[in-house]
Amino acid sequence: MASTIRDVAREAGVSIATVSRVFNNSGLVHEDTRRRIDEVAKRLRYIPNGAARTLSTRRTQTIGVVLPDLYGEFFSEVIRGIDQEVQRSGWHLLVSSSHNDRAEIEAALRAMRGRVDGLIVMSPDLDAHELAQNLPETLPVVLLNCAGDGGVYNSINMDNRGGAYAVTEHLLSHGHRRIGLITGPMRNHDARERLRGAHEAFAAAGATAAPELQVAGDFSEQSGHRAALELLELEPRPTALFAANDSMAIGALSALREAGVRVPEEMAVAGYDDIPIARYVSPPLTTVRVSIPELGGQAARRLFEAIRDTKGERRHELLPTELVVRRSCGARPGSGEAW
Amino acid sequence: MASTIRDVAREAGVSIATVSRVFNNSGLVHEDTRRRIDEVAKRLRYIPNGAARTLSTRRTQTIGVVLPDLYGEFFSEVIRGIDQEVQRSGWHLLVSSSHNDRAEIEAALRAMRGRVDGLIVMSPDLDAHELAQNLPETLPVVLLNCAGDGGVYNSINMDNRGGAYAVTEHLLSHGHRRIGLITGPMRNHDARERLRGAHEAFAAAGATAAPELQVAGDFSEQSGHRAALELLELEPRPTALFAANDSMAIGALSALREAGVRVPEEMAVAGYDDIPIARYVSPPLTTVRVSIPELGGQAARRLFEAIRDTKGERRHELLPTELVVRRSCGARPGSGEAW
DNA sequence: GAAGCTGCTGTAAGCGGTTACATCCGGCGC
DNA sequence: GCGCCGGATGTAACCGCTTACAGCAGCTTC
Repeated sequence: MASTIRDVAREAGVSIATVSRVFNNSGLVHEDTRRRIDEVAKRLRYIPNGAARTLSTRRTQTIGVVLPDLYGEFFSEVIRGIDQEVQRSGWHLLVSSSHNDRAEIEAALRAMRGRVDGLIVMSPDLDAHELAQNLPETLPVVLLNCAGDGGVYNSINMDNRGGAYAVTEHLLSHGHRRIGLITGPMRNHDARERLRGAHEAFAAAGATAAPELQVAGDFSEQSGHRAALELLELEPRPTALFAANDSMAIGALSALREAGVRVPEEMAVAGYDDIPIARYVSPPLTTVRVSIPELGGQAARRLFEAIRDTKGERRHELLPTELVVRRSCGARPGSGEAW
Repeated sequence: MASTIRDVAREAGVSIATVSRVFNNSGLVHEDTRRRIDEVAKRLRYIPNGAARTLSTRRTQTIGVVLPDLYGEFFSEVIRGIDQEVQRSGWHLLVSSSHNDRAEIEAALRAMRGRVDGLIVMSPDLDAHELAQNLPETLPVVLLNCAGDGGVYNSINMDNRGGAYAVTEHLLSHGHRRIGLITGPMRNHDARERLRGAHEAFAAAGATAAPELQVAGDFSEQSGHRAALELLELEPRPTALFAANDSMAIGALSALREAGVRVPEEMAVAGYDDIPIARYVSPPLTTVRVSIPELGGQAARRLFEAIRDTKGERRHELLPTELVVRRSCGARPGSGEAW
């Protein structure tokens, strides 16, 4: 059995209150006493018990993250961003992920009770009401990239529409009209928003997106590869492809290469996400930069604010994106990036 | 204030013990009583407090992960692997990452006390002794990818040497002798082991690795790009490049492309990790497959075993790797993978 | 009809801390 | 010499739950 505060107190010949004071730098303790306690504590390898501390202070120094089962890098990157912010404050991160349905999400939410001081939730399936059902009403919450930006909670979203709008507008402004759209899975909120952004750009240019030029993928390289082959069959062929993420765009690039279609001369290609590899494929990929860790980081910062000031008003933020023009779309880049 | 077990008990006209029994499916409770309590609990939105539960049962249903500040995908992927396994058991994950030095790691370890039932630790800087200093001695621990496989703890490592050996042997067996080695940073354990594996393959083939053919990178695409340019300056040029990870290999590929060096005809290239993109670059990259999520998953499974059976003996496991031959190294692949 | 079950429920003692409040004590002002 | 003050420390009541044990009713069983 690990030693407790009582062991230390007994051994040092003081009361547990004094030991507690030493470990919390609170109140006044004589320097000699403090030293003696420190020494005994080290000798007994005393480490305060987190659960006990939490129980009596009602503070955990922990924030919880509840995520669905996410595709690939996203999970990882967002966690990384959150973690970095959390670490900066010396707090901890309780993660609950890979939830496939509402029941699981609900269970995860409930399990957070008494373990966290605030919560970051990403739940495409659950609406604000159901959330409230499963949470202590006073718990600060930030919704991350959720479909309905449920008014009562803080929320942070990526500007999916804005990014997709920018790419599409760019392609349209370079004369492309037959643009193949390789979308993500339609049950996915980001995928829908990106598609919407593309359509809006068409509308703004007084053009329309031909339905047969729209093919659904699942965000994997493989699905991008397949979608590109499918689009190449069309007559007349599209002159550009816009994939809803870089992985699919890269899959498409490999399909085009195999089919002997030159990029960008015969086919412009653009992706979305600006994953690290995007600038190293051939040709380097035009895409939309969106910092997923930053999304997580911002959520964490917002949550800390909300924890500090429980009464503060709820906010809804949109994380801006940036169009990154590289060679794959055939246009000269605006900025000075190596071409 | 959220409601407690007492509120439920009072409202349902029973004692707290009975409420507790209902929430733990333990002991015998009359069906009518159970229903009444369930109903009151739902009405009051009662959710058991985790800290209190932990304090009295000494069980947390949580495993802790302590990681250093990791480069790129690794962090994320390993967490993902762990999380999936943890989720399967309905447990939780307490993550503490981004630790840059020993003091931070130590603090993180201590903070886990009373919050977790077991720990996965990745600490290149800390040896087994220092670990023991900062942990309750009875806490089950699994060391992940740590330099010294410190005998007293369970450990899981990737077979870095084996993988690097296989790649190098493969290149050597195809006649390459001047093989440029783009290594990772030498303070990194994986980087050192991979380099060692390469050297061993040279030795086994009765050859030696020329020192001027060895250039250090930092695992980033950019450093691979730079290293490749450096190696191209040499006279005579190497005929093959082996980068210690895929990111650097891809950086190297882009450098070779820019320099007009054909791959694999003029220069064979191989990487390490088999990141998803590796098969979609041009030409597809020969590499070593190592499943990082699997590394995490295995660590989690091992930890669960150790938690179940505290007395069980410590084990040291090595995660096998697999050579994946694609076009970039010029050899025909052994397996049927599309070429 | 007493003793012994069986099934259900309550009492209370922890779990390991924090903290409001009480206590003790030496020094100080008057 | 006495009351007061303030620093150092101790006492004990929580925090919200689990669980060993006790208690109590209603039935058997002989």
